[in-house]
Amino acid sequence: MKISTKGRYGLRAFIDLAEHGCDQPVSIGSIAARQDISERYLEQLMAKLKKAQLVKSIRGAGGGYVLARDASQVSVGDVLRALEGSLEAVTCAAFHPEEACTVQDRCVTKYVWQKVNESVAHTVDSIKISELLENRKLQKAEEKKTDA
Amino acid sequence: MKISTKGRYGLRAFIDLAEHGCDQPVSIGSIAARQDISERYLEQLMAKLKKAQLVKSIRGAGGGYVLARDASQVSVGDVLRALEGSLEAVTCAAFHPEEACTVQDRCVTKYVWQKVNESVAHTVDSIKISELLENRKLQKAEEKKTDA
DNA sequence: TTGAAATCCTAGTATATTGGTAGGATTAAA
DNA sequence: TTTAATCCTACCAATATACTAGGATTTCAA
Repeated sequence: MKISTKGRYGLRAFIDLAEHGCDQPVSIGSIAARQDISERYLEQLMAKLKKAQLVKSIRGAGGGYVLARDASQVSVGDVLRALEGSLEAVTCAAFHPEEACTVQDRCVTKYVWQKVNESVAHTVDSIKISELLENRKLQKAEEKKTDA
Repeated sequence: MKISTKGRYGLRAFIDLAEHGCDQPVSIGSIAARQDISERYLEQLMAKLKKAQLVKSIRGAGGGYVLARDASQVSVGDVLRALEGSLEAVTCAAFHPEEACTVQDRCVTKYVWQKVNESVAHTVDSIKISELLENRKLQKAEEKKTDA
């Protein structure tokens, strides 16, 4: 019941990209350095985000990645699903009619799994990346204040 | 982000036990047969449930397991945590002061993980085993009706 | 008192997933 | 034409999962 480094690193990277890629593309190298993630590993995560059309890439020198759409139009759920695959805690056959339930259709636990899946989905889908960027801005302002 | 067979099988077994263990202890063998779970594997799951004091065991012939408390006093969360360990999707250092966050305390994703953890916890803690038993009874009544 | 039925305990094991690393091909700016 | 970047595929060590295996122990019941 854990979210792997794919989701954790990838979400951090996506937020980093949103924060630093306002005008120019952001390279994997710079994200990896700021976020302390293996450059080679991050490459693979960015490929997933690109495949899901959440980011666009610009190849060649001076290239990098930019958001494919505004941060307000991307939810945490979009990013996590691109990286982790389905976020369903249990892929119960009851929700996927194409595969038959091996045990019993009268299995009462499917009620539980449905509730869990719904609550996770609702949570991650209701948080937009832009909301996290706002939080970040407030954090930075706070840091500046305490510095002074 | 998956619940393993520990949690899935174990919850099914626990419900089975609650359903069939009203008066006499229920053996692992009978649960395993009804639920189509490896007997030997189920042994280990029951051990976890016992360690968490959710069930009591009676050794020797005619023995088996019984609930340690009423099904209305046990939540799905109690059972799943006993089997799976923490249900936190991300064990962010920010929630566990004893271990320092390796990256940044200003990491904005902790907000996300906190929300996810809370929503899962709320969901599983609010469903009591007795509620599932009620559902099961309704199911059975329905089955009987369609048989006739 | 002896067998059978049950839990208890520890260890082993095949398979899959995770979290990377490695090597190079391709693209494009300067 | 060099350099900085993405892209693509393969490989690998460590860990976790989902069991299996072998017995020791306890208790009931004949």
